[in-house]
Amino acid sequence: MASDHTRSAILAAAERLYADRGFGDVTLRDIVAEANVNLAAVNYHFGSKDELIAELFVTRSIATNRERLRQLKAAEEQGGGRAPIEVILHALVGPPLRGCLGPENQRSTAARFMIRASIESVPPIRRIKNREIDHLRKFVGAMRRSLPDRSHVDIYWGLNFALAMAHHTIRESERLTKLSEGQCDLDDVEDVVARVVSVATMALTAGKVEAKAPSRLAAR
Amino acid sequence: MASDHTRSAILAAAERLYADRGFGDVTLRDIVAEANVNLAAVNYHFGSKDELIAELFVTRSIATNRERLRQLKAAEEQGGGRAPIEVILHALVGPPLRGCLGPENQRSTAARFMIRASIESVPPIRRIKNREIDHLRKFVGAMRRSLPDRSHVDIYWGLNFALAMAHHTIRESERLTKLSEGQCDLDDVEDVVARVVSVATMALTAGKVEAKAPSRLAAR
DNA sequence: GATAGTTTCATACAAGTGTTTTAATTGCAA
DNA sequence: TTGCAATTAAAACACTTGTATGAAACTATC
Repeated sequence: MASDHTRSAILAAAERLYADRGFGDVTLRDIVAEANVNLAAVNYHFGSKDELIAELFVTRSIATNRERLRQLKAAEEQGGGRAPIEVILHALVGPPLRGCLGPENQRSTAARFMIRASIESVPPIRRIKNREIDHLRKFVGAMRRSLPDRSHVDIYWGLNFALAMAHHTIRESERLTKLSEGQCDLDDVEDVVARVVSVATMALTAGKVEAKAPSRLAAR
Repeated sequence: MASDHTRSAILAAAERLYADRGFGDVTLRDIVAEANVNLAAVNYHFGSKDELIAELFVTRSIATNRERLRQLKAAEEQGGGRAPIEVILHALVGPPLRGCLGPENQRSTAARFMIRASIESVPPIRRIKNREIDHLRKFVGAMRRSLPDRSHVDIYWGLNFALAMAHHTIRESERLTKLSEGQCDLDDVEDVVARVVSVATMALTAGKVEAKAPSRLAAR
């Protein structure tokens, strides 16, 4: 039992520092200074620096995934076991986008931390992301039920592209803002979500991709 | 003048090691051992470790961008100053995809290096990527000429999504293969390119996105 | 073949890292 | 209070890192 106070002080300080300065240049000494605890406390409570980072990331990513599944389940129940593809995609990309974007000055520490995590990709986090496949399979299942005529391969590609657009937009939001000179409003999260869902839906429902027929545009 | 041999031996060794083991756990000592040169040679020839990494990345990324622009220019000239959007997108995403994907066992060191660079994102490389905006503006220009009726914002989003799909597919190719249990053939690069171009084209040409009309799917 | 400029080498440096150790302290139960 | 476990604390440990130094070896020019 005991205080537990030290433990959460470390978590909070670490999240804040990582969010602000990235994983690259935040040391354990920075963290314990910010948290006003002793250096050894990190290893005592978490075992190692990597496990501390992992715990931070897991906590946030579990929250996102839980919300995703909640929305997915609700949608499928409402549709009698089969949800519209837009709604499925919405459940897939909405939570992470909502968790990371939005007006910069009102972004939570957690949000900024997750943005960092998606930009920098440090080993303990990569390891966790690799275990996310089971979670994605649930969406594959729902998408198959929603689009029974679509080939499995097309489904996988559609899922891949949906995640691509969401994650890339999070990770490169700054660049898109700069490129568009502020014309793309990344603070309007629901608009971003709608755009991603709309394109991903098209990708999944448009007339069959010209299969493997070697595109006449091919290279050269 | 002089030999120049040491310099290129370092470049080659570094590229190989970074490609194989990532930036995280390759030290200068690993590199000089692999290259059979003295430790001090790196600082002598490149100034610092970061500048070595930067030179590696710049070399490869200039090659990609040059090829992109070559294709873009050719397409616009052929079309009298206005190229079809598919061809523009093809010039945008084709070179990086071709440079990174393809049968794993015949991937060049350069290709594997670029994959690493897109996965790990180390400071010197991030700095270079941030200067890529001018390059992208050339594509924005071509896209505007190709789709004069499309709003600038839609163009930016289309470009963003095209890059998103290409880069994410490179970066997460392993995961997609695993998720699809090998059914998505990432070795067939031209098929991948065609898929990305096809979806990006739809994103840019489909009936106007329901603007900012708050989607009825909006979360809650 | 001496000389000036370049390149290589062995080695030292200085700083920073996560982790361990060992002892002191605290908090709680008997 | 006493005893015992959980927690905190200070310090040192053990390494690794990139970089700097200064002498040696080489190379080409005159």
